[in-house]
Amino acid sequence: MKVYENNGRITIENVQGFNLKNTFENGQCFRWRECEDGSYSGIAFGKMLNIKKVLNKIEIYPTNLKEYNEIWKNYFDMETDYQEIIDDLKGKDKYLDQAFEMIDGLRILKQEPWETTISFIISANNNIPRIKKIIETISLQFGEKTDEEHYAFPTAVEISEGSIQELRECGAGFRDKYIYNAACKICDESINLNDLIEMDTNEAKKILLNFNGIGNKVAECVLLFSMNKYDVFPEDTWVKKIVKNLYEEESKEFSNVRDFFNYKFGQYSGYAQQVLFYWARLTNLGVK
DNA sequence: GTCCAGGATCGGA
DNA sequence: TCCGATCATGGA
Repeated sequence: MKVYENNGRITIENVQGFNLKNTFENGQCFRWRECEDGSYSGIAFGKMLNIKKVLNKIEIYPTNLKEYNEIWKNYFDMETDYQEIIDDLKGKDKYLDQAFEMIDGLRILKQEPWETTISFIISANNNIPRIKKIIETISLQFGEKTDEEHYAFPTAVEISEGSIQELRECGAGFRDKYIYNAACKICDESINLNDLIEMDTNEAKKILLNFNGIGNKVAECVLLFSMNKYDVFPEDTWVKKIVKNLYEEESKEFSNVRDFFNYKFGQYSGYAQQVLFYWARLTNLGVK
């Protein structure tokens, strides 16, 4: 992998295992959009970024080498060898193997804990297009402008300076108070969610569960998508469908779904979950 | 009109 | 501990 800077643009050569569509549209993130040329634009860390793939070369702009090393290398998880993860998981399950045939190059982004927390609070009993719309509106309403047309996701302070009513007007619905309370809790108790990255899974999870509007599933999504915890297995409506339809017999002897999948997939069960989730949605449980 | 969406919370059994 | 109702909103 060779990285170089040219005219406000970073080029990374010999990138293996990075499929833009499978990475940005698998339901882990909500602020990336496909452009007409097949590249993706999104906003993270208060910056608008475009990422394009040509053969096995990745180009991102506007950025520079310093910023790449400080932010994007980690955000796109460029140091992780995904082939190693896939090799570990392959052969363990026929449905996952089937999913891998369709879904290559899916990377788990290392997103910002605060934005991820609010995003998945919003995800409760909601659908992905509307989650995206609500997050965009909240950013427009409360966030700082990053360029002519883009807005950063607001900080906890920025949201706490607003009101529940304003969040309701962003389309958040009954989750308005959860978002507002989370922002206030962060400010009042001087909590830095980035600290949870260094904790072990259960310790970090306990803290997340103290927020109103965060239950088991939302907590596990936050742990997986922003805190580098890969031993969790978020159990949403699709995962429940998967278990009910594909693993009913096999999972019977386990007391809960988590134990079953941890036993089945081991240390990378979080990655397996995300591939299965995306595959199940795309194929309607492998039917088509 | 009903049903569902990357669920969580609450009250009551 | 477990179960059902309820929570806004929009699209199918």
